Amino acid sequence: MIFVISGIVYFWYTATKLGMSKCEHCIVRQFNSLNTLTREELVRVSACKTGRVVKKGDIIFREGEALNGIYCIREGVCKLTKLSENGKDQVVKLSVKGGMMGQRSLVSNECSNLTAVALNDMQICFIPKQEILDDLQKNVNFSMDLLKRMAQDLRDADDSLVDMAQKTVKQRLAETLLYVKNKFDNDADGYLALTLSRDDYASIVGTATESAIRILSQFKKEGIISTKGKQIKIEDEQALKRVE
Amino acid sequence: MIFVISGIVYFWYTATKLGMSKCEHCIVRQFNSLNTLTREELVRVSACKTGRVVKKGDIIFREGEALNGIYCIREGVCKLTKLSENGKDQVVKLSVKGGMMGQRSLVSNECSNLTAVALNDMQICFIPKQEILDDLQKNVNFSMDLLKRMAQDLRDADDSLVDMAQKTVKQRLAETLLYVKNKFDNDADGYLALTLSRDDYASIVGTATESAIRILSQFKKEGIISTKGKQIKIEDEQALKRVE
DNA sequence: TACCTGATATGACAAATATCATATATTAAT
DNA sequence: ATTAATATATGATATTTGTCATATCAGGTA
Repeated sequence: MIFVISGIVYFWYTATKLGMSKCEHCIVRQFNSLNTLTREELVRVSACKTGRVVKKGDIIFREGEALNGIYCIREGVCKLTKLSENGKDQVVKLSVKGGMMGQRSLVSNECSNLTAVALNDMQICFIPKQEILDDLQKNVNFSMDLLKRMAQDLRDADDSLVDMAQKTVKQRLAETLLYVKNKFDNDADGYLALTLSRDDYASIVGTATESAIRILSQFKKEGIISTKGKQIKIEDEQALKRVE
Repeated sequence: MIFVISGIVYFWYTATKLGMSKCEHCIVRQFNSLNTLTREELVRVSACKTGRVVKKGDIIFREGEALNGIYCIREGVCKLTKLSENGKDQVVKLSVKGGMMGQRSLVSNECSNLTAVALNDMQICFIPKQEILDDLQKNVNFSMDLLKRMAQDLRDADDSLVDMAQKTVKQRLAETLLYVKNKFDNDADGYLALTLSRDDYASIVGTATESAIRILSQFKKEGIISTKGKQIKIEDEQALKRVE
């Protein structure tokens, strides 16, 4: 008898982990376009979506792959990268809890131009394209919200481009540290709550791993940051903002 | 009597130049989202739009300025730039005949994040926001088309970012020359049909003017291009593609 | 524990790029 | 046509960044 109960509990636990709980009750949707769906639309979407647990380092989808739907991030963080001709990956964006991925493939019907890799353990939901495309056509709120978010993404992309073109590696790295601080905050010990490898930092900034390490070392010497293994603590935020 | 006719002819000429000819009869709309409007919508839009002649070097709108509508380019080319903190302008995009500007401000209701400067003499039309916003809500084809184009712009932005982060100035300049060749073709003498200043090239590539000039000189020495004043002729396209 | 592997760290050097100075060519204005 | 203003060109040099080599460290595993 005890086993049966255990079995049920385990099933419920797995189901929850796999994102099979209902969209209507999921709080993360308030951060994305799904929030514009009506209750009926949401129930229908919920019925056809699938959940998935992704471990740190796992690839969610690859550049060039056909995405037959969109992903909604329930928990965790991932990086969206693009392979350059020189063989190095460039991080284009970080996607976090509440974020969606694959909207572009949804509207343009093309393969993904980016690869998504989990930076920590994640829970994501997948909504098949045919289910959501219909809503896009019929629910003006939904399409308008998507338009707004894409417009914002384009602004962000412009900003990134200008930074990449006009700022030094040191400035970009300082900005990245501030970005991580603002977006993910500190943990209980004051270290950045999102821990990235030096290699990830280099790939975000668009530089060689050694260069990123060197500059972090310099920041450390100057007392701007301190480190404990991979972890980084910002000691002097103002100094980071002043980096030239 | 002859003067009256002359007056009429002049009026017609001016009206045409100022873009007061009707959208329904304008061929450039087939290159942009306006093509998805119904005949009635188009007639209404046509009635409220205003035309404008812009001279080379003129500013169409500035970063931070409120755009109370969208622009449709009837003729000519302009650059969309963003001012970096270091005081240099970075070209984010070139917009050409048939292109539209200000869609982002349309959907997000924010000020422009870019400045538009004419690279040659232009004719542009301006459609007030309130007129077109309504169509965006009601015509699914229109909003879907806009979504598709924004998705494509985002892809392009990703590509630009990776190039900026991972390629050398020489590679980016070579790519820019190829881009201009493909997008604007050559003139009768074989020179690039779009003539840009060395400063513009530098601002597209994201480098110092001197560096752009130096690399163009090097290309010239190597026989990859030839020049006549500002004008550039690509002599060896394959070599440009091979630049490392 | 000892070992192995991958990440972090640093030095030495080479290559790429920016900056400053100055010269020359081109264009615009008078 | 002459001059002034601007754009193009090039040298000299400093700074930034990448590459390769090597050392050290941390976490996982037998």
